Amino acid sequence: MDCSSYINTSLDLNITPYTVQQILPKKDLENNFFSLGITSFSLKDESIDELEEELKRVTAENKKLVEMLSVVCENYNALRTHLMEYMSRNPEKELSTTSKKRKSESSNNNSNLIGVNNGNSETSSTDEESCKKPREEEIIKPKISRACVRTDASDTGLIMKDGYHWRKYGQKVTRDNPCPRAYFKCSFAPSCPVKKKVQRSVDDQSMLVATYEGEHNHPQPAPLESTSGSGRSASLSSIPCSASPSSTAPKVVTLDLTNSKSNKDSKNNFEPRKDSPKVPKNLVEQMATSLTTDPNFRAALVAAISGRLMHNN
DNA sequence: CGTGTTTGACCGGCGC
DNA sequence: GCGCCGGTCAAACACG
Repeated sequence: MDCSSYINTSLDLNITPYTVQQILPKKDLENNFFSLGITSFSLKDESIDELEEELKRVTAENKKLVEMLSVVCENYNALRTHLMEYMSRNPEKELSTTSKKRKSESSNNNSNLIGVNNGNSETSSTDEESCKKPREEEIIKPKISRACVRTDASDTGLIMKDGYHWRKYGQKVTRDNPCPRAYFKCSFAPSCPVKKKVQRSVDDQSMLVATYEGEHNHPQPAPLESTSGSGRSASLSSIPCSASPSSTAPKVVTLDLTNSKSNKDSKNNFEPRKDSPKVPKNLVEQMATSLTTDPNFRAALVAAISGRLMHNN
């Protein structure tokens, strides 16, 4: 995540009646209200006050989130600087560790590590092809992506909800990590070739690292309560996240799930959209989508605009 | 009974 | 060629 190219995600909600009316004729404005899902609204003074208060609250929350994001960026940059220094000091050590990696692992490192998911794309190959024809796989590499999810430290499960339905087909303790690695296939297999590996981070046991291979060739199923029935799972579908727009560093999405209250509150209001490899533009789109599908945000926005219009009249 | 998980066995790639 | 290791299979098991 290169924060030098970090965009300002704050929302300018300080809409003046002039700008609104200049940009949009009144009829268009009303149509936009309808498109926001508001069919009618009363403009009573008390509700306006209430909604203005709500707007203030949302603005403050937005500001808070922006501050948190900037702190995360700063921490990331500091960490990255340290890593660069360390790597420049110990180049042979780095080489020796990577050379020990198996071929597939090293190819993973070279491949595009994109956001949480790949969504639907044209480069997917069938399961049979990817399994039985390794030479073709060399030509058409399955898209690899990685996602990190912070879970409760007491949570020992390896279930990571990401909107898709997975079937666990194996678990293994690997050499470099005492925590077992779980192997999942998309439940639409074999028609959908996507696989997922989930393992806890060596450094941070509360961090779940999921590696996705391939791309879903089907739309995302309806949100499920749990993929395993255990009830202890981490969800990727509707959580605030930070993404790394850097072109050099692996693009890994890190999510903090330890504070789950807000997730729960907004769970039904978000479309799970994590299939955006282009960051930050798509991140912004994702955030915008999340906001525009949030009824609370819509109400606050409509209230703010209507309130200003009333003041103007 | 259908579906999903667990877990030991097996397979194949890679390094020595 | 051998051993190590990650990935996968499949029978047994659990659960609703």
